[in-house]
Amino acid sequence: MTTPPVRTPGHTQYGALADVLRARIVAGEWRPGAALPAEQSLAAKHGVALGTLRHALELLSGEGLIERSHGRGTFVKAGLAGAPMLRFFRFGQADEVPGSRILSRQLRRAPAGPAHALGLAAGDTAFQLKRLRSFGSRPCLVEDIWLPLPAFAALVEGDAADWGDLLYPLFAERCGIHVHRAVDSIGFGVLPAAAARTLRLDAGHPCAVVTRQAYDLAGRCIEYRTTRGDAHAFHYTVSIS
Amino acid sequence: MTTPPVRTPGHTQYGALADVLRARIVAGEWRPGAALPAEQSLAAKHGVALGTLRHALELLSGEGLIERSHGRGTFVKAGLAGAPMLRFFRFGQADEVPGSRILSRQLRRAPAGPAHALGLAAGDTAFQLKRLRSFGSRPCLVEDIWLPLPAFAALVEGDAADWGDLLYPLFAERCGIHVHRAVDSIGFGVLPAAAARTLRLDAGHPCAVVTRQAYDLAGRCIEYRTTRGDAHAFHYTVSIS
DNA sequence: ATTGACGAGTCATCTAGAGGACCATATCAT
DNA sequence: ATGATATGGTCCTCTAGATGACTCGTCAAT
Repeated sequence: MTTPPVRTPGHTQYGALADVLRARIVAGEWRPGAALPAEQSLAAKHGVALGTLRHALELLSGEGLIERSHGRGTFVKAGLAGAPMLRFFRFGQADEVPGSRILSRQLRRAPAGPAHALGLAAGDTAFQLKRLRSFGSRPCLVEDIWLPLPAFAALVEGDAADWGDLLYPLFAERCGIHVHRAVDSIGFGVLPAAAARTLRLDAGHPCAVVTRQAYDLAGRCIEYRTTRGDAHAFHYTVSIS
Repeated sequence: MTTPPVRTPGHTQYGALADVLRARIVAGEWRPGAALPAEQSLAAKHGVALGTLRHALELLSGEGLIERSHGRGTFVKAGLAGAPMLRFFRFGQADEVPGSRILSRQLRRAPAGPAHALGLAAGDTAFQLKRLRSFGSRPCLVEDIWLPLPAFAALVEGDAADWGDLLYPLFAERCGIHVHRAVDSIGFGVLPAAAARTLRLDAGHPCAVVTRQAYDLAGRCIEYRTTRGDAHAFHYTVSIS
């Protein structure tokens, strides 16, 4: 596996090495959470100095693909775990995870938005979830979630009562799908009648609309989600420099 | 200036070196936009190897304090220039800078919000600007801006007609104040009557409220700004991983 | 059962140096 | 004037190695 040292203007050795390693990670050669071989070993295998290999790993670490831990090793980053949707809303409760209830679950033709995002052809069938998130008895957010098939087939049947309050760990366990990155698009609108009833607000009440597209390690979009909540509970902070 | 190599657990040489350089930058030893001495020179002056110095500079670069440019040098980062407020609103025009008109300018006792942010005592006088931003003849955003004195005294008198459409370059030129970082806090509300008239909307119309606190290199808050615009024009995208 | 010392494996820091790539400017020939 | 070529200064890449710091499991002593 020893590569001779190549020097081409504009292309660096550590960049090329990072490309190789990234491809192996994305291909699943090391599972999310698993450890990569030691620096020394990798450097020797690729015939580069330690510093060059470290430079490549720092690149991947900056991309959020791996995590390095002093004294322990280098690990492929595990998927997103938490409930990052609460980054956008303040319902009084600080760090709690809201309860989750599945309102409906069905296979349907995906409308244009989700179909396009998920890379489906027009008219293809996808898996739709409607979900309510509440703090105690107080309903807070309604979610409209579209998932592609057959990747999520394991969730179509069976009891949804034991799914727990977080979806992403469920995706990892049941479907082997790890959410690595998500893009949230924020806007304001008004509540449709059905959502308003669920949230115990008036139809036409102003709401914040968060449209999320989630991606796996390979960059495939594996979730299209629209979340709505009372606009007055919306709050978000951005730092720019 | 040669420092002997110190090795203390938990404290690294490049970290300490970065602290020293950061302090010199914040103290204004090199002006924003100015070049730092060459790597070789800095490394020699501090008695460390080139790699150690580079590590320190990369730290500062990651903090956004300096910018490195291959073949040219290392520069103290110039302040924020553009109109980052349009990151939050879509009024049709893509990359244009909206026109700016100063609606009012006065010295007043700062209310609690701005006073606290700017580090003023209760009842202290500050400089208040009201400003309208428009695309052509279409008013889009109203801004309520609070600036501390005496730093911004140069803007209190004189004609405001030649200020141009961007405030931050003005701050740099007239007051020598460079905006290095800003934190925007986004919320939802309804338009007060005065703002509604200015924007030619109804009082009570839903609006997005962006509260900005801007900071200089030393971390002092030097602006407290509240911007309001039609909620339907609000749009923002966040990427998480 | 708890504690502490040890050691193996890992990533992190630091050194010293050679050479390449990139940028701006000055110089020179056309 | 214009364009090509040198030149000096800068950051960037890469090497090879030594040493330190951190984590965790093992094993002996309490």
